Amino acid sequence: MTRQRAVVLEELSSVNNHPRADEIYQMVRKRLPKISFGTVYRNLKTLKELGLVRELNYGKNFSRYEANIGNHHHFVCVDCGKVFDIPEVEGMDGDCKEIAREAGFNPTHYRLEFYGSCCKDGASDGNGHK
Amino acid sequence: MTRQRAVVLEELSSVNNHPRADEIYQMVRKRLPKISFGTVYRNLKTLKELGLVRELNYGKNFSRYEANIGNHHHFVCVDCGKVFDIPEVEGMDGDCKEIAREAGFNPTHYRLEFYGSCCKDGASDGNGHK
DNA sequence: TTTGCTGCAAACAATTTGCAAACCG
DNA sequence: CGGTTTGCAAATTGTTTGCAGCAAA
Repeated sequence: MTRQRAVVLEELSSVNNHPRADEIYQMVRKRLPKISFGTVYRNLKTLKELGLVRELNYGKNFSRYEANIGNHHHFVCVDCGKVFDIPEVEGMDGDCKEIAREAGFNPTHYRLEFYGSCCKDGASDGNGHK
Repeated sequence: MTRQRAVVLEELSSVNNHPRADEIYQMVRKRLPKISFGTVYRNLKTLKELGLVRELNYGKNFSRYEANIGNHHHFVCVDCGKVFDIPEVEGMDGDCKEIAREAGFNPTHYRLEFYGSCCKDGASDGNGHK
């Protein structure tokens, strides 16, 4: 765990959104001005393999990252692209995996993602998730 | 609906896997040898907007495509990258969306994806999903 | 004729990689 | 020292785009 790697993890852990690699790079650069893009990418990959960071992908040509703190789902705004956490419901894990098992698969994990708008009136509940 | 667009859709509809753009390009080229990559991408995008094709993305730096035939889930093999369909369970749609609504979101749709291995012994059910 | 679509090639954006120097144990 | 990681820049990959010619309404 080098200084660079630690700072990448610290910065990613300190935010509650789901930044892209270049946003992480900008955050980390405030503390380590000489860090390079390659190092950020390499460390995100390493941290991912260590299970400390999760990579998210939603059809765009870039990934988002989050520091992995337990199971939860995501709501993706199809208008602004923002990603929000949704707490995992008790028993969901087993229920979902059962669906896969019935189809003959034995999953190690699953992802549940919701799509909709958090921006437009009528498309959202207006709870102000902006 | 041009000839090229029709062939892209036909070829994609004719397979039960989830090919990448370059694989679709190869398939289409057997029937339209002069078609270009750009045209394939443009038509995939158009067909997607028409709701006839769905784009899938699983953390890799490329997309997979499927001809959209009703709701279903996916099982992604973390070893070989293959994607398999899993039929949607009755009532799952409402149950899942309810989770999001309780968190204050109003989703239009959702995605349920499973991850595991279809290749390795012990990690799979051995049903031969290769 | 007007509008949209094609093939081609160049452009792009996100990510990965090769390498020599720096670092760590 | 020996192996790992870094910064840098160049390379790679998947995808998009500009443009002139074509096709179809």
